[in-house]
This record gives sequence, C-alpha cells and structure tokens, in this order.
Amino acid sequence: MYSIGELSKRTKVKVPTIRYYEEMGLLSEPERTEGNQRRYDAAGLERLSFIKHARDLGFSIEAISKLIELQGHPDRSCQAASEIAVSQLSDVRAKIKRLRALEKELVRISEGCDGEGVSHDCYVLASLADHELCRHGH
Amino acid sequence: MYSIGELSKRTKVKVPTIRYYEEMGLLSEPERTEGNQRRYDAAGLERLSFIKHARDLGFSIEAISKLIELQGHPDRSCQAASEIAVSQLSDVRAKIKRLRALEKELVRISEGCDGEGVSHDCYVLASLADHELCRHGH
DNA sequence: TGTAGTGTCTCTAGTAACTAGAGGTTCAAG
DNA sequence: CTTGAACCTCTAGTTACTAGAGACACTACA
Repeated sequence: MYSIGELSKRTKVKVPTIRYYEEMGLLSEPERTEGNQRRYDAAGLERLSFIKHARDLGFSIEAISKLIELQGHPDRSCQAASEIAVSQLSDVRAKIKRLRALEKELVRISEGCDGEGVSHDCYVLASLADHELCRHGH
Repeated sequence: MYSIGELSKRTKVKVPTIRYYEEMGLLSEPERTEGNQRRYDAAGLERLSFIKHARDLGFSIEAISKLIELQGHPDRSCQAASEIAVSQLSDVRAKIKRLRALEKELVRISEGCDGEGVSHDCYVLASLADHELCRHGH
C-alpha cells in the first residue's frame, strides 16, 4: 500500500494533483487508514500512470475519462478509443500548423528590430500596430 | 465616436473581451455618454487593433501591457520590445518542438489500432498504460 | 512512552484569458 | 412614443491545476 506521497514520487504527479484527479472522478476513492489518510494499491498506481502518460500526450481530462471508461469494459469495441486518439492527433497537427505561421511572422518581426533604436521607430511595435505589415496570414 | 459594439465589429474582438481588456488596464477608460455607455475615439480603435494583433500572435496580456507601456514612451530604447518579441518566438518554437514529438507518438499509437478490435486488445489503451511502448521521448 | 518533524487532511482562493447569464437601463429607428 | 437591440454591472463558470491556512496523523528516535 502506498501513501499519496509515495504515489506522487513514483508517478511524478504532484500530491494535490492526485487529489484533484480523484475529485474529477479519474481515480476512484482509495482506502483510508484509521486516521483518514489515503492508501493506494498497485491498481491505483497503474491507473495514475495511465492518466499521467495520457496527460503528457496532451489528452484532456474529459478524453481520459472516456478512455478509462473503455478500459473498464474490455469486451467493448475500441472504436471510441481510436477516435479519441485520432482526434487528439489532428488537434496537435492543427496547433503545429498555427504555431508555424506565428513563428514565421515573429521571425520577420524580430529581425526588423535589433533593440538598439528608440521605441518610436521600433519595427516590433510598428508591426503589431499595423497588420498590413504582415506577410503571412495568421 | 464608436460604441463598444462598433469597435467590436471593426476589430473582431468580442464586446465582453473589450470590457475585460479595460479592466486589465490594456485599454484606458473611454468617455461615456450621459447614459453611461462607452464611446471610443480613433485612438481607442487603434489601441484595440494593436492588442488584437498581438494576441493573435500569442503574446500574453502581460507582454502586451509592457509593449503598450513602451509605445507610450517613444523616446525610450526599444530593447525591451525586441526582447519580448524574441522570447515570444522562442516560446513558440519550444511549443512546436514539443508538439512534433507528441505528433510522432500519436501517429504511432493511432496506427496501432484501427478501431475494429475490442477494448481489451486496444493498442491505444495499451500504449497509454505502458510508457515503455513509446519510441520517442516526450 | 514521549516528542519532534514531516506528511497528510479539508477547504478556500488564485492562475490565464476569457465566456455566459441575470437583471436592469439606454439608445436609435420608425 | 414605443419597441427592440444594444448596452450596463455583477457574478460565476471554464481548464487543469497550484498555493496556502489551520488542523490532524504517522514514524523514527531517545
């Protein structure tokens, strides 16, 4: 049996975050000692590792909830799981695309100013004030 | 003079967001009609456009505050502005890098499951449960 | 067995950048 | 002069946590 602190060390999830996951229903309520402290078993540790890994991959709490639901029904079709993963992937790709456009624009803006002039002539400020100066859509 | 709704249409910033920016100190308090409604002038419109553009580029409210500060002192060095832009750029690049790693991993995970099996054998679920299955660091 | 020190408990509030809604007032067109 | 859209303020909700207060529990050592 692990205390919440132990679990935290093993999974690298902070203690308050573990309690938060419990409140959100991602972790089921563990046993308690007589003194009301949480004690986790191996299943609790596994579950938390799953959550942590999914969060690291950017899955939302909601998505993780659904995935956990599925895990609990090993006989059910895993289409939903596949869909969640695919949607997460397209999410990530959309973000990358957008960030690349921003990157281009920021490079251009930064290059226009070496920081040695005076605010009045600053290309950074001018670029932000006037969208027309932008080369790429964003 | 523009009403808040007019300003909203011209800048594509939603009305409550404009009020929010005012509360955050990004926009100075505009004049009011006798009936207490906000009325903006050309300067207000320009300022809001600046904010909108910067937000679109991912600058934080805090960063924008600093940039506006600088705009108000045209004689001051623009080094700070340059630094803010550069830091925003490296932020964006870091995000892209991280998202690329996630993308790779998600592609791999998604490809392992066509959604036609059963949850018990699902590669998506297995991958999330076991970090060891991951090829790339994240 | 006593005690010190660390870990844990619950609860509230704060973070970023908004968004939504309630309940009431003002403006502008016809 | 009326009607309906736009506006006002205020509170609370969103996401995924994080921080802090004040109190209680556990463990190791003397």
